[in-house]
Amino acid sequence: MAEISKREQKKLLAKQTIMETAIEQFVQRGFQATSIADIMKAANMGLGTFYNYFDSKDQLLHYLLDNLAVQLQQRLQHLTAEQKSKAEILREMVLMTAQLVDSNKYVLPLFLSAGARPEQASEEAKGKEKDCDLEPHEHRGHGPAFMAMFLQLVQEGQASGEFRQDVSAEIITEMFHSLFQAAAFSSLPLSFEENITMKLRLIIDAICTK
Amino acid sequence: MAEISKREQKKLLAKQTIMETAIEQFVQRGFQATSIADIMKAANMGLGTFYNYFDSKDQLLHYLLDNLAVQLQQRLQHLTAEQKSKAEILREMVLMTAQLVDSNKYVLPLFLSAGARPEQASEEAKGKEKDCDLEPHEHRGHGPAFMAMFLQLVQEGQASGEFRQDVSAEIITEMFHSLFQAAAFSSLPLSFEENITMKLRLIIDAICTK
Amino acid sequence: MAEISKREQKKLLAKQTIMETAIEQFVQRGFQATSIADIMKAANMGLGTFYNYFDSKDQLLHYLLDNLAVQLQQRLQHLTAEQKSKAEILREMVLMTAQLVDSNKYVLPLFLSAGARPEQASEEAKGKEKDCDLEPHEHRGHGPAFMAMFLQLVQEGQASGEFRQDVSAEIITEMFHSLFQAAAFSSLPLSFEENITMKLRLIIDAICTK
Amino acid sequence: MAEISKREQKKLLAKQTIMETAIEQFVQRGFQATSIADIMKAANMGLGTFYNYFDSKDQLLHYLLDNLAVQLQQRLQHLTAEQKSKAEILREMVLMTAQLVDSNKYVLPLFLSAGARPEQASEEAKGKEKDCDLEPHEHRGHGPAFMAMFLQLVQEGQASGEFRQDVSAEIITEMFHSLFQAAAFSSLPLSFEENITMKLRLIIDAICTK
DNA sequence: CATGAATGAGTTTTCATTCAT
DNA sequence: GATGAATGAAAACTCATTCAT
Repeated sequence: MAEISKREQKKLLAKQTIMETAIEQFVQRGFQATSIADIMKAANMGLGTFYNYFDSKDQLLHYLLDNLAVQLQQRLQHLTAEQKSKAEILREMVLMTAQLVDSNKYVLPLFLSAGARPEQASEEAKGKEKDCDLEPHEHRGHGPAFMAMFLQLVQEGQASGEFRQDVSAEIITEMFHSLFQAAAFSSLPLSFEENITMKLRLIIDAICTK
Repeated sequence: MAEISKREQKKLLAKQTIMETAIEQFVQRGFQATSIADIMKAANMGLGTFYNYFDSKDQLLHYLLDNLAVQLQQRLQHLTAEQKSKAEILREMVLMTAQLVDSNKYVLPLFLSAGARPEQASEEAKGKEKDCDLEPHEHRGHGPAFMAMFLQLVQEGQASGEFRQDVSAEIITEMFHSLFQAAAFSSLPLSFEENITMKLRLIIDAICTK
Repeated sequence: MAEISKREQKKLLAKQTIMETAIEQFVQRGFQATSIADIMKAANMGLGTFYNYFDSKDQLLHYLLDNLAVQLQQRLQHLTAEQKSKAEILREMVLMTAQLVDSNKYVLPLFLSAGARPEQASEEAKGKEKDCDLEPHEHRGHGPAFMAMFLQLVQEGQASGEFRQDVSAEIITEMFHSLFQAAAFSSLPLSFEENITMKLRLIIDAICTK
Repeated sequence: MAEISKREQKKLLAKQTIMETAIEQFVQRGFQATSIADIMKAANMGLGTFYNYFDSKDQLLHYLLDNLAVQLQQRLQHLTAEQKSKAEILREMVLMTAQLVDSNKYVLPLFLSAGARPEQASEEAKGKEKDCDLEPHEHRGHGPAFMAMFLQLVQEGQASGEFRQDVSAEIITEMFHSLFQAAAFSSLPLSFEENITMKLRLIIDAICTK
């Protein structure tokens, strides 16, 4: 059993190494510009080894995205257990999400496109489907997964009268959504935390009934 | 002179055709997925002709971006000529910008990354420079160009007391910036205009001193 | 016009060069073992140039096969114009076909499989379709094209009483078909012509009513 | 001893399983398209296990061929023991061989090439040796092994005056050889047995001195 | 012996860019 | 200036084989 465990351990380590190295490379070079060879070279592993763990670069990306979503959801569970106002929970969730997105900038294209308008999808179907935004697999739906958590919080806040109700919960949720982009791409000399915190203040000011 | 003028005209027409066809193709297939052959075939022109007008695919992209910025700036001139509150001008500018971004979604990657944190740029220089975010030419600074207009408006609004001053103009400006992403990627069944309008209301509510 | 013609000429030459070099390489190394790089290196041309003329290695193969079929059919036309017995025409057709197959041994796999039993096809559909025998394209039907010519000759011979009628024309035709394989793979120290000639004598003896 | 015997038994079983599974896969997907992983997965065995029993994929193929030859030879022994005419024995041998070839279509490339002209072999030596026709090991000579049996029968028939002598035994033997290909690839709606039987009749008619 | 993760050479294919016409 | 054939670097992916466990 120890032997099996050791092998399994090594396998897990390898997969972990690939994932981490991939993230590093994606952040450094961007997703498109990172080749699998780049990743595996940086990881000091054989090229073919990649395919022992992932089917393709895209599958890896979505695997990473799924991981992020799971991390967020777990943190959400912790937060909701505590006794806090919705505004407070939202604030913390947004900060955490922004942190994750910030340290995984490479997910943004997918993250953003996940909710892309459908009419575009059909047009794209005519062309070649090489771009990471338009694969036929189940790429869609990561963004929504992220957003669902925020949407629920906003709706609960509206129901309890904590948030204004003359703007739909979806719109407010999308406001938060759009913050993540700012988290990743601000060019201001502020620390990322400060940056988000200030924008958050604006939005929360705007939606809290007082 | 008439002859030369005709020639010039033809040249301009060719360049214009390439640009428009390129935009169509970028919108349909995405930037990466669109090859120069795709563009020139769609434009019914010879492949090599492309290089009589543009140095590279990347240069074309940035040229298109510059065009957008110019269009915006022209419209801004019109607006500022009229007698309106800063909030009103901002509202219209944002709507226009969002429209442009919406109908040129392919620029988003560049648009967003234009303001990317500087430390990233240096790291990227080490890697290969295939990605649209990291060209070697002098393309940096489109986002800033866009943003400068908004920043000035916000600053003027703050100076006149129309906008709150406890949040930096840069932060507020970035809030607008982040709206454009939402403009392009919302999945709500609202029209694009309604969508932006509602978010705009939230932000303007939040920054207007009343 | 001269200019265009020169270009066209060069294009044709290039295509011809690729085809001939490919045949050489297929004969030398076998179809599967010949990579496109092999071909283009042997042809002293750039690798990418191949794809200016053919979509894939398979398409090339079928293009070559089609060429063979056309050559044969042309020769058949000549023969049937002359006044000869069916047996005589068959003899010459077989000899010519065998020569073609002999000097293009690489076509045999396709040539043979073209008439493969259908039930196998369905089974293969389950697996991966990498083999040249089992592509989804229109690969099937080359053999039949070849065979149709012989079948008709045999049927005409049977109708005129020149050939025995107690064996179906299809069976007799397949007998000829199977000769081509022998043409390509005999290990006897006979010249290829003698070899075929003798076998032909056997079969024709067997089918001629005398 | 019982224990060792059990081990030996298990080893044999494993080898047998691999061979049978390999045949199944070769028949289904073709030789080239079948990877060792395919075989061992289908056999529910570890990938590495393959190499405990065979040196390489090629060696396996030739091993399988050898097995076929041995099976044939054994059946020949039975037949020659009985009192039958050479024509009768040949008929049965051909039928059996054709059956084997039919249910092991994957051997055809090797089977056919086994008798390939020698000058080709030397040329091939220059190229890469990936194809199943040109292995570097000592695999040559399967076809001859098969053919030797038939050749002997034909020679005996000629010696006894049962078969015509104005055509060399080798040529006649190759005629039979070529039947096997037809056995495997006929596209007629006849049963395989009928098909072979009819062709056999033609050939035997042609070679029997009345 | 059994196992299967690791490996990397090899293959197909794409595409921005060049350059001769 | 227009053209498009030629090019080759690079990318994704495969798979026979090895070797540590």
